[in-house]
Amino acid sequence: MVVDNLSSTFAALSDPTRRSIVDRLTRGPATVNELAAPFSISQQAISKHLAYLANAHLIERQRDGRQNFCALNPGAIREVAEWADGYRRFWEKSFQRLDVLLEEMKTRKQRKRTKKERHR
Amino acid sequence: MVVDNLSSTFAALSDPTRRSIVDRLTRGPATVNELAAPFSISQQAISKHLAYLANAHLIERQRDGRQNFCALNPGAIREVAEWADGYRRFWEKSFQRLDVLLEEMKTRKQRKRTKKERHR
DNA sequence: ATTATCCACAACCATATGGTTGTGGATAAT
DNA sequence: ATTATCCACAACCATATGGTTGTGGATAAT
Repeated sequence: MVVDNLSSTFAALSDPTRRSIVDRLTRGPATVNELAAPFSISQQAISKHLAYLANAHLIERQRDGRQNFCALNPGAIREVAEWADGYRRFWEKSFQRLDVLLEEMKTRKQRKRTKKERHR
Repeated sequence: MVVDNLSSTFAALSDPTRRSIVDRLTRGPATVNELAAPFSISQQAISKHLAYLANAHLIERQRDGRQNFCALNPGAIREVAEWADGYRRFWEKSFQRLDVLLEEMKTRKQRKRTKKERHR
């Protein structure tokens, strides 16, 4: 089990079934059975997925009798958004940046070639 | 190996070593050795991490002689940002939404209790 | 020509993941 | 009181992950 906060969040989101569940929960809370209904896998498998989501704090659970309600915790997704947004400047205004970088690589190579003082 | 695009991206980002490498690459491209230097794990382990990152299109590689340069592909992170941003309205303007949802759950339970026509 | 360096491939290991079936405790319905 | 339903726990399995050591092909340095 991953302990790091962001790591467990990303891990939880790396499965399409779990992302689908997250998406379903944007339409309001649901019981385990309701969440399992659209899928062809077993209820137990869904319970496992929910455990991962809860572990990453992507959902909150509230038991009531036999039923176990799940609700989205958007705060966890917000953290993902904020992490990704930290890289915004790298995709903005330079869609061709990759080419630029490759050029930079070649420049570096040439620098290395002309540099004869390899005295480290 | 995961095939789904977003799934492999999230999986690649679920490891702190790989996120650290991604972060390093914001300061420009680097060789495998340079990327491996800050870590205490083996060069081979880093090569594996780089393979996952490349597989998820988070980095691009450019071989030159013995060296293998890696450069960040911000487009992949942008996709993550866009995915997360789709949930923006769920965390904006209602930090107490979770409480609201739990209330909603209880309401639903009561509705169920008063509903006597269980004729499905 | 010889030696050193960069890097990935292979084989291996322990643990995690994503699924299964079997089961049973609580609770709700009859 | 009996039966049905909701859900999770356990044990199991195949595969993926994150690491290791051993190695060797290319290339660069001497």
